[in-house]
Amino acid sequence: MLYTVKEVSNLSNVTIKTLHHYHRIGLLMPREISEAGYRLYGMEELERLQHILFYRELDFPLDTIKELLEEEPEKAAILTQQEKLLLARRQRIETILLTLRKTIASNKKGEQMNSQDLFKGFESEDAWKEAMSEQNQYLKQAYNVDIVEAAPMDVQDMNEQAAEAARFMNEVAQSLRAGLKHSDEQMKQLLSNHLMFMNEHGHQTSAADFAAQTRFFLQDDFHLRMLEGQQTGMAYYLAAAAESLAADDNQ
Amino acid sequence: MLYTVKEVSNLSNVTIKTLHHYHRIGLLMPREISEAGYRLYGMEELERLQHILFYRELDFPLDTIKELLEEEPEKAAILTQQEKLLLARRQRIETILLTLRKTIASNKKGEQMNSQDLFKGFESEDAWKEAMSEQNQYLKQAYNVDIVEAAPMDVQDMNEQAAEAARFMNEVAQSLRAGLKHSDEQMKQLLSNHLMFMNEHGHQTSAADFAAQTRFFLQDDFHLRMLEGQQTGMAYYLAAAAESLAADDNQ
DNA sequence: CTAAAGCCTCCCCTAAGAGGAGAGTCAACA
DNA sequence: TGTTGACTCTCCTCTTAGGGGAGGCTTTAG
Repeated sequence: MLYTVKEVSNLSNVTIKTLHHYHRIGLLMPREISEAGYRLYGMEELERLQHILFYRELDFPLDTIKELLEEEPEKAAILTQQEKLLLARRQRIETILLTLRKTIASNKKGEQMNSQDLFKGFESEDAWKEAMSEQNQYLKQAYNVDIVEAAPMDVQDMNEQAAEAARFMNEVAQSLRAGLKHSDEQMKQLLSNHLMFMNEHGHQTSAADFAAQTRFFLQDDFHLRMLEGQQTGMAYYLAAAAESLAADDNQ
Repeated sequence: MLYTVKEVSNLSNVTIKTLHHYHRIGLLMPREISEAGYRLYGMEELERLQHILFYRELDFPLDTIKELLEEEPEKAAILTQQEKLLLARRQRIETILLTLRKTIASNKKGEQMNSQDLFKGFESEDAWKEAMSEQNQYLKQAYNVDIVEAAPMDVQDMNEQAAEAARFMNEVAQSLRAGLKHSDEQMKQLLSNHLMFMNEHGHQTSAADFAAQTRFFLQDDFHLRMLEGQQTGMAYYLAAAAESLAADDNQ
């Protein structure tokens, strides 16, 4: 089944002009050109168009989109990357919304907001992305974990400690999603194992130390964002679990 | 206090070029021009800039923004309008995210999605906004509820206390998603308000009591499930926040 | 066989800045 | 006091992602 420009346009809410444009710049080539010179698109092209639109939604320039699609022919990889980016965008909106509400509130009270808070959430997104990746650098160094990759995980080329940390984080996230209580025996087991591992690898850490550390994560932007980026609420869940373990340990 | 272009730029993450541009088209005039021709901005201009940025975030063309700000000098009205629009935008992202996940899933299974579903969520936003507002008209009429506010909640048939609780929970969830720290001033404010409300309605509750109560939620299946059902991680976040408030209160 | 609807190319236009040249200004330090 | 480095100004051209529309084929439906 082949689609004409009008049909594609109706399906995708993209104008015909845009299709022309994408053709001209080589971003989306028609499957076939009819005798009369009509552009005809197939399913594959529709899929590619979808990918393009995901990126466009995130305000990527078209030539960047082209490169991205070219250098990563794996559909699955593109999609999970886009999911991450969309989540980041949602986060941005969330933050802006918060600023807006704060503005409404202080406006109502007739107060002045300070000039910094007025613009929270508007940092340019690339700066954000960079901050995100810098942060990852830092964490990779500090923790030896690359968190961006947390989801599918390239286990084999991580070293043992990094792999353990990543697996640990993953399991914590999973437990939270599964609704496991923070004080559940299984969680305690999980934390204990992690502690044991750390102790065996040159990081002397008691349950109390670990609890303190996780409490610190709640205050620290880098760590908080990293944990919450993997799973919303995870930082708090982890802190609660660690505290519960430390309390047990104590008596 | 007056700010130079550089200072405004740093505060707001807007380039100097953009400030020049906004000056030229009369969207944001400097409060004052120095002898040497330097642009100087005051607090009022910063606020106006904030409003502009909210609209810009929503991809409004600059001349439209100008008109909007001109014809509605009431700050409060502008802000609540913008809140609605941002909520709509969040919804759009949510929908696109859903489409994306669906694509990932069917991709994994090696299935083809139908060509319609491929593009759900990409309808042009104005059409979207219109649809949204029509729908709202309808709902407002039929149900006497303005649905754009707070997704779940039939406010009118809840009593006051239930409504307060629901709103409170909603805001907590929102803050968690926004990455607000559990010990942030805003969170404390939120909890304090909630406590005040409870105290005014016959539930004597101190900050410490509340902390204990939220800690109990973590152990109790019913409450845990209810909270986690609304937003993963929320129970733990709330407990951390309550504890932080109680600690504050104590000293 | 004719009209309406669809398609093509080609050309010019626009919005929201970015980049950079050339020149004046400000603060701080020697 | 002079100088240097960071800021600022205006003016000009350039870019991106299309939109509008003219002029001219093609396809479909009656």
